[in-house]
Amino acid sequence: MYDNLNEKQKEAVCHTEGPLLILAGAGSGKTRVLTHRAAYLIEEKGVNPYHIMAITFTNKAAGEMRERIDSLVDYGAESIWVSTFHAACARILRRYIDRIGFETNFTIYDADDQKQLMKDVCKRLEIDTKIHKERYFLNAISHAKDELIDVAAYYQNAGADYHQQQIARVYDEYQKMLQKNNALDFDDLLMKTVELFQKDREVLEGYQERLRYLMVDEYQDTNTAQFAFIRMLASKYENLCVVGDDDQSIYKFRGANIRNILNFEQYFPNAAVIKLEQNYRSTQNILDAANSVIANNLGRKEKALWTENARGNKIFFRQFAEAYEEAEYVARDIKEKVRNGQYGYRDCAVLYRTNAQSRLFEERFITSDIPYKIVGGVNFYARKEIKDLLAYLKTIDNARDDLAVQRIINIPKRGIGATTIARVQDYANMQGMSFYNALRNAQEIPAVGRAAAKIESFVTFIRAMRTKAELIPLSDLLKELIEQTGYVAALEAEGTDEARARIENIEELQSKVAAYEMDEEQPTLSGFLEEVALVADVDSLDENSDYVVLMTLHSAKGLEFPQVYLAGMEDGLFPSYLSITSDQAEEEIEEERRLAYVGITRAMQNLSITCAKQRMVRGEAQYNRVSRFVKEIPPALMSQSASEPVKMREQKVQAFWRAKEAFHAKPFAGSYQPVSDTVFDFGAAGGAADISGTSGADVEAQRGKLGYGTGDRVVHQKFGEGVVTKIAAGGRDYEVTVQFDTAGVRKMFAVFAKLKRI
DNA sequence: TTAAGTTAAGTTTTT
DNA sequence: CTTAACTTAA
Repeated sequence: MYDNLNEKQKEAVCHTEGPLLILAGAGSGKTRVLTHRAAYLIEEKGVNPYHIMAITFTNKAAGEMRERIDSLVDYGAESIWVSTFHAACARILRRYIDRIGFETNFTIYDADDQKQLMKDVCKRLEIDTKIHKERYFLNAISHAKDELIDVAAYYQNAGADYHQQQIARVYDEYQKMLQKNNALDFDDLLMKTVELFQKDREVLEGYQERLRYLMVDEYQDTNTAQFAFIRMLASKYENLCVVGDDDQSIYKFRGANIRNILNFEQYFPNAAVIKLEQNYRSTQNILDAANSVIANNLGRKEKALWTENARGNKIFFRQFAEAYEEAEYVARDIKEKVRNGQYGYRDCAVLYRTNAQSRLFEERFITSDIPYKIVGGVNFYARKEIKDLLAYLKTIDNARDDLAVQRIINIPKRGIGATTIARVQDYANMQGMSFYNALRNAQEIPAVGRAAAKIESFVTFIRAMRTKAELIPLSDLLKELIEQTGYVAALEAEGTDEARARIENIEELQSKVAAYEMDEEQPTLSGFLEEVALVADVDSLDENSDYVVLMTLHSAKGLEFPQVYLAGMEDGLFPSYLSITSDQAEEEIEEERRLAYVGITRAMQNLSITCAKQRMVRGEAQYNRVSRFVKEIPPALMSQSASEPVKMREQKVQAFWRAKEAFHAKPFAGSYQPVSDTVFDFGAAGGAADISGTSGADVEAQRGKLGYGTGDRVVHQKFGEGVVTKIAAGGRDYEVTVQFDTAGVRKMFAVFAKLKRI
């Protein structure tokens, strides 16, 4: 089993005791080393797999590692703890966070939630967000957390600097709000775990005792907090094996501390260092290109990547006149390679610097009938419909999450508007209670008045769902939720392409819930929400399906493809304009260069580098030169060809839209109501009556107030005569639906409609 | 109270 | 070019 490892790899596998730094160049088989090392520990050293932990960067990498260990080891692989930093911390905190002032059913806030909360914070502190946006403060806070700087330390560091003090105050308030909502943001997961370890020796020692053998993948991208986490865990047994490549460090902007790898031997003076320099992935040409690019960076750990692989094809390079021609070329090239059987779609990847670049390729791939998958961009779980449903689940799970409650209190429309919410919030602040608890006392809030009844039915609904959550499986709960709120029904009624896409997403969510229930021995609502909060888009990549993958260079790290297209290699795009013009341009360009290195080394057999003289950025034409990184590749390694003549653009654009329409216009199951001027009315569908319906007594009250009721014939001064089909209470007014003789079905508010019974 | 309509602002990269 | 934030009509 260990015979197909080279000498260095073997050495790394067998070095099991004490700190070990493996400097693993791109494609040098580091995953193979890690998996074999785990197998070796279990099979040869008799280590209980329960004592082994492997930390990876993405869930996908974690899954892959577990699978590969599983195929090497007879049994026990499933007891190894393979996880990402964030997932590991979340799991630890779920057990012990009550020791540092949170409840164990805390929710995890994503970027959207953070921004929402920060908006609140700024309002409270009367900070003008026109000067500094929410993101500005969030970035400052995030960086502080990466460096384990807490609020007190931030105040201290600020000294007399007014601006820093202001950030400290924002940080302070932000943390208080999080605590009040029993919520953590991504960075808190790390920081709170470290805090827990510091404050509670018992917990730390428990984990130290359990996790005697630690392995960390992609070590070059760890930040200070992550390093503190590992160091604390490892400090007892010191069996810490880290694998990394300083040349592939590309997350400085996220706090990655390159010193963690450069100074590893100083932190652990008895550390062994092993270099893996033989590359098994790429052709000689590709490797030479990568090496000559990265050679332009200073301050690297010295290493020379080599391969026994054949020289291979030259690297293709071409500059196009316009960005759409670049996309067209890539599409055509992929088609051709697939047609002559050279590659499948799954063998091809298009890599670019920014997510915005994906659009042109997407358009082109649709017209060319190329199956593709875009990784990144808007996260599945960040979509409105998904967030809405998740907010319901969160509300059911953790009523202290004010953000979640406020998100869905008026979805579907319950006539609880901004004004009412603000009044309840005021009351909650005054009483020092959570928003949801204030809702439960709605009758006692004088300012709320009539809306109290609606709030009450909302609370009753949540309470009922909460009871059900204990009794029925998660998938049934979600189904119930969708039916009771009429969420999908309302989308069906909309009948637009967009609504159909949303329904598909909801179905996708339902299958994710089902999959979670299948995988997990003890599925819980909290568990599902946590899993959902911590998935990255790359995690969903599936090697078994045949599609071209499009993604940013950052997402591509750790992956490999036979055919790689590096697109948009232009100065100003890659390296980015921001890095070129930065105060620390040299440093930032070095990071971009490492990114280029990552990109080049993803390619196994063929690499195509493309760029365009002109492209549209934010609706404006931008003219870029060929990227400096391309010029760092020796010309002898490249083949160039002249640009193709410019073709008629108009035709192509039109063809794209036709194709896109055809692509999305699938038949749609469900009732389609051609209702014009539709008010988004969930009440019309499903069992929503118990939350927004009208009782029999109300009907009489309506008839009295309005002078007409359902079934009556009425006249409208513009629409003429018609029959009232429905009257729904909404806000302080009634929403009346009328089937007009000539003007079709209309919905309108009674005060404006001025209908008269005839 | 809602939704359509208008205007302003903004883009690296992500667990 | 898209998305969020505001205005206004019903």
